[in-house]
Amino acid sequence: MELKDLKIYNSLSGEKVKFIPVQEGFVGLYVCGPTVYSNVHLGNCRSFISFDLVYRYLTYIGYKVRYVRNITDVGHLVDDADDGEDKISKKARLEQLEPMEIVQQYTLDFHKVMDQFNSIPPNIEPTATGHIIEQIEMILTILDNGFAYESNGSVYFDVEKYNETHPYGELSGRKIEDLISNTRDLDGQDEKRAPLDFALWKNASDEHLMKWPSPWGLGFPGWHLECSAMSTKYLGEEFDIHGGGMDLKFPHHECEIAQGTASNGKAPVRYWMHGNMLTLNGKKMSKSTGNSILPEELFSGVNDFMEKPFDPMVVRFFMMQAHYRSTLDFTSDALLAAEKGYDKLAEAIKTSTNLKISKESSLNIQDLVASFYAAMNDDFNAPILVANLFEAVKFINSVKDGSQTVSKEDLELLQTEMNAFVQDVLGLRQGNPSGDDKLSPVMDLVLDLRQEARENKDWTTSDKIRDGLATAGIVVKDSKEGTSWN
RNA sequence: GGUCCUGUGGCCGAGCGGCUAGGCAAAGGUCUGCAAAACCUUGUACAGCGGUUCGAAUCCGCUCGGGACCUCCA
Repeated sequence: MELKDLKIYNSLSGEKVKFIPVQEGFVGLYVCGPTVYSNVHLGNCRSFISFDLVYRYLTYIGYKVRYVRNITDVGHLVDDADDGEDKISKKARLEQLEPMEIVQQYTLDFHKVMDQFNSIPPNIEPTATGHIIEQIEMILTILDNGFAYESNGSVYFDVEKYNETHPYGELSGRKIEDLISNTRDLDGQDEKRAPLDFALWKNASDEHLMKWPSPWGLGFPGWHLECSAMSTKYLGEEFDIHGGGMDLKFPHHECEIAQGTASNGKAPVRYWMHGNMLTLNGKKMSKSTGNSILPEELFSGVNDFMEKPFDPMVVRFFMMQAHYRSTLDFTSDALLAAEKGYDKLAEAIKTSTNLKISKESSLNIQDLVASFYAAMNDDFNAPILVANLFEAVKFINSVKDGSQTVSKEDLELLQTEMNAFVQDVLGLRQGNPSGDDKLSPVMDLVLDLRQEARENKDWTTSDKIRDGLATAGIVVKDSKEGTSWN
């Protein structure tokens, strides 16, 4: 498949455009990672899973991808009224823990959840605290270039100065005049020359736990700087794709563009990609209103929203049925529907390994397979891919029923590509239900006994076995070729 | 208040000027000891009201919902 066919919606231009990497055959991908001061919630996960899909597809079509996703462990300000105490140190004091203990705890939780979702770890997962020196160096460069100023041990980015030569607000479609007129009066703004200016380095108060020495005294890096410093370090001054949630567009990503441009002289990112939000029962997820659910709660079924527990792969499949730029609503009914669809897909993949071969195919398999690529090449349109995969499901089942035929070569092609798109691209880990080596022989025996009963028309016994297995969660299906179970 | 996105059949969700995805649910049928599964058939949806057009779910305006950002946030 031709790599050049891929189109990506670039948030910067607001258009779907052909993807052309800086260096042919290679892709630099940076995604804003989590702030590890609490458990990742489902909305965070959707965003990371969206970019996992991007990473997987780019890799699948042959790009060598360097995927960088940071861990924000410095913490951000809780609000402007609490004199610079950051989120992580606040929680630490509450729980009587070292800040880095909090970081460790929630980083582990994050990794565990992403693993449950079968999300591939990034190639580099840098931490903000591990790149204080790089951040300080970047601040020095921005100061040298005249786009920042020091004030009482803090350093601020001079937005208006920057705007004289570069369009601040180009990503989020904002005009600097509007921003100025909309800025609220906040505490602690007196150090800044203008309310729009943002911190590159903040002077730390005595109570502040996480702080580092710098040319401006003890302090900590500003909210937006880590991504600029780390993406530059690992992907270069100009790289291909930067991803994140919609809510990061302004000010976070806008500031990244400004910082990168102010220090390197050119815009840091070619393609900006933004994933959309998640809603729960039609309303936005919010911890404060209680309209929120943790991945573990979804998997365990211990929550107030869902009728039953859902497998992480079902949740992932559900997410894949919506485009990453659309909002997605989580409801019990929707998950239930996704679960059935997912089972049907998985079942058909198993069926495909045991089909009767014919001389010719009654369907153009190459076209079908091409439709998988076409869907993904169109700005990673996973829902279309899923729809096309279900066309294949229908075909496979029809071949099984004898109403369609498939040739050896076509079946091999279809199997290879379906497996690749389901497992490698969509990241849907196919479990092996019959892979339990101890259970398989037992099931063979039990089904053998049931078959004997059926042959003797002893329906009482055969149904007893079937119902009993159903209670244990094993579904028995009879067909002409024999009895299967899962 | 400002900036922007969005509203699709019972449910979830693609499409985004003509050729009317897909999944789930529903109804009828085939198969089957019964069931399950599978297959076949059926259902003409695009918030409301105007407008542009030969033609609109798709473009424009207004109204009414939902959401994002403007402050840490995926």
